[in-house]
Formats: sequence, structure tokens, C-alpha cells
Amino acid sequence: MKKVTIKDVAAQLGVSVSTISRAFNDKYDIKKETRERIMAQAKELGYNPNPIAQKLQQNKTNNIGVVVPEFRNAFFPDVITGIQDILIPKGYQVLIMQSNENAETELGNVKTLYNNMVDGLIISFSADTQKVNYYKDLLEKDFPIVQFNRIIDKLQTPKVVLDDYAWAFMATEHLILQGYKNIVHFKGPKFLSFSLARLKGFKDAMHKHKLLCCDAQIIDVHGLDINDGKQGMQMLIDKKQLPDAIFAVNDPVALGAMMVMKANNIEIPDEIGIVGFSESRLSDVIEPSLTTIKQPTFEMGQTAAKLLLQELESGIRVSQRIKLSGSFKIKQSSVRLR
Amino acid sequence: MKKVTIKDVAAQLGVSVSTISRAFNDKYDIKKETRERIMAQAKELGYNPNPIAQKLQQNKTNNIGVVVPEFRNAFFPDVITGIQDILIPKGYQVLIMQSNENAETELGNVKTLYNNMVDGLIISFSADTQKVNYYKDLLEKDFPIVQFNRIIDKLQTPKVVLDDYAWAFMATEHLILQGYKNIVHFKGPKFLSFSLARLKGFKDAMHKHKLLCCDAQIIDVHGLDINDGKQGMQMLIDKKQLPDAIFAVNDPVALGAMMVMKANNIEIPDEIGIVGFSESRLSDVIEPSLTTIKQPTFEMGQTAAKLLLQELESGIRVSQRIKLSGSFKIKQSSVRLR
DNA sequence: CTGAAAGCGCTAACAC
DNA sequence: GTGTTAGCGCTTTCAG
Repeated sequence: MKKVTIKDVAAQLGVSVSTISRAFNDKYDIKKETRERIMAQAKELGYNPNPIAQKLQQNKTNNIGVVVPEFRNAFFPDVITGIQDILIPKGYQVLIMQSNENAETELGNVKTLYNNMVDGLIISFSADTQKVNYYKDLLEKDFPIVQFNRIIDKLQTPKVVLDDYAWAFMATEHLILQGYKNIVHFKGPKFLSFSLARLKGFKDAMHKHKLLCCDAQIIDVHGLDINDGKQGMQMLIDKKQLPDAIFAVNDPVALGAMMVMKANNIEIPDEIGIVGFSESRLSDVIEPSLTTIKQPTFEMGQTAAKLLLQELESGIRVSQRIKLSGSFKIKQSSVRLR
Repeated sequence: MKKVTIKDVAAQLGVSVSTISRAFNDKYDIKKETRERIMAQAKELGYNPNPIAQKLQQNKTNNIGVVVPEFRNAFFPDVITGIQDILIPKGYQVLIMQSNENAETELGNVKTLYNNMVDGLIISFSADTQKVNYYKDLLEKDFPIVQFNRIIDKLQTPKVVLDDYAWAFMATEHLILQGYKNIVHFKGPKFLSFSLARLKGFKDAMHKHKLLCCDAQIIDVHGLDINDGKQGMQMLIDKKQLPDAIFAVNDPVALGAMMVMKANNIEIPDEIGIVGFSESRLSDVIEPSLTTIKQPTFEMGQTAAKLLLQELESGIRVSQRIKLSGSFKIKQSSVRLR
């Protein structure tokens, strides 16, 4: 597996290595025909500049690290596609790592990526990340980081999020306008910023419409997965405290709740209406189809990538927080036919 | 974003850089206390060896490239997790790229990865990959490649696959034993090895039971996604050629077919039974739940990684083909209550 | 046990 | 226009 190097090409042609180098980085003067001769010979020999050497020399890698908590749901893969859409045409490589919703693995990922000299990082934190000193260190070294979706407020970086508050408010209000009154919120992990925003949106909508919104109506399901939704619903059934509607922190949680309701012959949306968040592929497959908020995943990735690019090119960090807009997909799970 | 280098540490301690280097690669003799002094100082300064420089020097990267067609379904993410499970403890980094089911993007991915000097590649080809000369070139240069799931037979590399033929046979036979007779197969893209294997399993099972298996019973749905299944089913409905059972090349195709059946009030499994392949998360959410073959995704990733490791360590390529076993998940979609 | 020095493949002054 | 040369940060002979 011998690689062809710049020297081989130079030797073959009897020119110096710098000429070869210049031919490949066409910002220098070089005679057109020498250039062509070089390119031809290079092709012949199967020569490609060794990126590792370039990186060492230039102290930059053109690699961007992306760390996400999981990629089992469509959300993160879609965001990543958006990131790639911006970065790849600019000559960047996107290295993806998954933290598996584990703060420790996440830290390991980031360290690996940093030590392998990615030029910057785009990250969505795991649900249990609390310690941020390492990230603060990186920021102090002026290492560019952009956060999206799962952000940590006290880290001074550009951030891209959905307007979770507004959409949670709207989702709740939708349920209220459908005539549901005893509405429960399945809330997400407490360290996640969007959990809090969605919770607040729920509460404010309830208050606006003068509906009861006591502690018993906020159910902490401890996670974001189908099983968490199942457990939350099961608990309500066991306690015989059935609401007439549920606003779930995300789709998988809503799905889990629906599966338990169906197993217990609870009619959706007649007995209990339900709304999810972050449209997943599952929301159309389940019956009845699940009302949900659609996030602009692709655009979120693009935006995060652009912000990073900005910092990379200007060297200046602008810790702005960009709020993206979503859209509301009303389906069967929350619409009572009266 | 200044990085601390080996020189900084050396200067601080008044020793030479080689001593520092030795302290970090403990294969050389070095006085225990100097070593400790060095490590302490390194930690103090926040020094980490620069992997880029190490790579240049050692002409190896400890990076492994993984190229998959997509990661929207759980299948590939799960396999990747298996790959990481083996490779990360061995000190390898796993760089993931997605080809988006596009042979051209795929080739671009592979070139990027190769030029960035990954030590080896684990790949599952896109559905439309046909040209393989570049891959052959790589193999001639003794570049290690392992294929899994979506393999190309003529490429002489280690391969990891499910025993698609056997499981397709079993799935079909299951339908037959349930009393279905007019069974149709929704077949996958023709360039994919598993499409052919599953098709053959279907045909052989039909023949064994002396059931009619003519051309009209093999439906080419042209893809592997929900929409392809929808179109295939819609076509059958339009032509009024309804079978009494369907064996679909994979779960999304089966799902799509089911969605169309349900929209047309076709009872599953009473009017039409259906079996998928490669258990997806969706198979439990849809109603009725979908009978499917579960693939050992995690193990598939592990196996592929181990094969690559073997070649990396020994320098010898063993182009074996490993067939993994799956399991059959019988659910509601294929079981008629009589 | 430790230091000096060469060199991995490339780029970018600096000469000519 | 093109060649020479000094590094980028590290490992690894070769001396001592």
C-alpha cells in the first residue's frame, strides 16, 4: 500500500517539489504547460497530495466534528445531512460521532475529535450532560463550537434552536381549542433546555386559558424514548388519574403513551387527545396518526454549519442564538369529531 | 487556538523532545521519575501529542472509514455501533459517511476517506453501485476493505452477510403454512446481492410447495423505501390483481404496502398476509404488527470490524464470506386466526 | 538512560 | 517561473 508522494512526481519530471506543489495549489505563478505536464504525470502515477502532511503544515484539518446523542431517530441524521450540505462543498469533511445519550462518552468523543484536530465542532448535548468545564476550556482556547437543539445556555457559543416555547404554546392551545380541558404534559429531562422551554409553553398556554395546571399535570417521564412514554402512561392508568389530553415532549414519548392507551382500549382522540413534538417517521405510521410539530431539521443543520463557517473564516465568535421556526402538523390524534 | 507542542514541554523541563516522546510511548527505557515529572508537566500545560504529526510519521492513521447508504433506518446505525464496539477499544477512530444511496456520492466518500488516509474501509454499497474499478484499484494497492450487507460479489474482500436465502425461504414457507397460496414477492433493487438471495429463497419455497410462481408474482418495486412499497401495492390494486399474501424485501417496503392496504380497507392478515425483512422500529408500531426477520445488526458490525482488524494486523487478506444467522419474529400481520 | 538529528509529505518564504 | 530550504510536531535510529 505504498502511496505516491510529491517527490516521486518531481523525480519523474526532473523538476522540484515546490513546482509540483504550486501546480496543485494554483495560487502561484507557474507556466501553463509545466503545470499541465505535472498534472498529467501526477494522474499517470496516481498521485494525490497527502492530506495528513498538508494538515500538519497548515495546522488546520478541514475536518469538522459533529457529535450527536443518537442517530436512531430521523432527527439527527436529517440535521447532519443539512450540515454536510453546507460544509462538503466548502471542502470540509464531516466526522460524525454519537454519544449514546451519555455525558462521559460524549466527552470522550469531543476529546478524540479535538485531539485529531478538527477545526471546529457542532454538537447537540446528551440528556445528562452537566459538567461543562472541558467545553469552557476549549472555548477559552478559541476553539469554535456551535450548539444546536440540545444546548447548554451558559456555554457562550452560537446556538441554533427551534422556538420551542412558541410551538409548545401553540400545541397546547390547539388541544384546548379542541375542547380538551384536563391536559397533562409529559415533560423531558430536566437538564435539557428544550424540556424547560416546552414545559413553559405548556404552562403559559394553560394559564392563558385559565385552565388548572397543577403539579400533578406535569409528568416527568425521565427520558425521551418510547419506553419512557409507555411508563408515564402506565403510571397514569395505575393511579386512575386519566387526563383528557396529553402534550408530550417529543414523538417517541407520545408514541409510547399511545401504545399503552391502545393496549388498554382507551380511544384516541375521543377519550384522550395527544400531541407530540418533532415529527418522526413513526407519526404517520401509528394509528391514529399523531399530531406533531415539524422541525426544520435540514435547515437547522445548514444554519449550524453556516455559523461555524462564519467563525472559522472570520476568527470572530458571535454568540448569537438563532431561533428557527417549525410547522404544526395536525393529524388525527388530537381532533375530535363532534 | 494555540496548541501546546512537545517542544513547549521539553523547554519547560529542560529535557529533549525525544525524552518527552519516549515518556508518552512507554516502549522505551526511561527513568521512572523523569517520566513522572514529564507526565505531570504535560498535564499541567495541557499537552497532548498531536495525532496528525504522529500519523504523518507513522504513515498510518488509526482511522477507519465506514460508508453506508443511509442512516435513517435503525439498521445501519446499529451496525455502526457494533463496529465502534470493536474498533474504539483498539484505539481506532471511526469516521462515518453516508452515500445517500448514490453511487457517485459513495465514490466521493471513499476517495475522501482514502485520501485522508484511513487505514481501512468498511462499506455497504448503495443500491445503484455498478462500477467497481476504483475499488479494484484500491484492493490492488492492498488497501483493506470489508463489505457487509450490501456486497458486490466480484470484489475480493471479506464479506459479512445474513443468510438471506435461508431466511427468505423460511419467511415464504411460513406464509404458505399459514394457508396463503397466491403469494407475491416485492423484490428489491436488482444490483443488490441480497435482493437476489431473497428472491431465490422466495421462489424455491414456492416451488417446494408446488405453488404457482410466475413472473406476475415478482413485483419490482425499484427501491427499498416506504414509498416504493406504497407504489407497488397501489399498482396491484389498480390492476385488480390482489394476492392473498406478500413477502416484502424489507420492512419499509412492507410498511408502505400495509399503509396502502389500510387506506383501501383491505384486512390484514385476513385478506392479505404480509411479512417484512430486517426488523425496524416501525414493525411494532404499525397495526397489525409486522412479521419480520430480525438481523443481528450489532453482531454484523462487530464481525466486519474484527475481519478488518485481522487484515490490518496480519497484513493478509482472507476473502472469506461470513454468513450470520437471524431470527424470525412472528407477529400479527401473517397469522390468520382460523 | 538521554540527547542530537534525520525524516514523514507538504507548503511557503526567499532566492535567482 | 522555478529551485532551495526551513519548518509543521512527532518518532526513532544512532551516539554517548
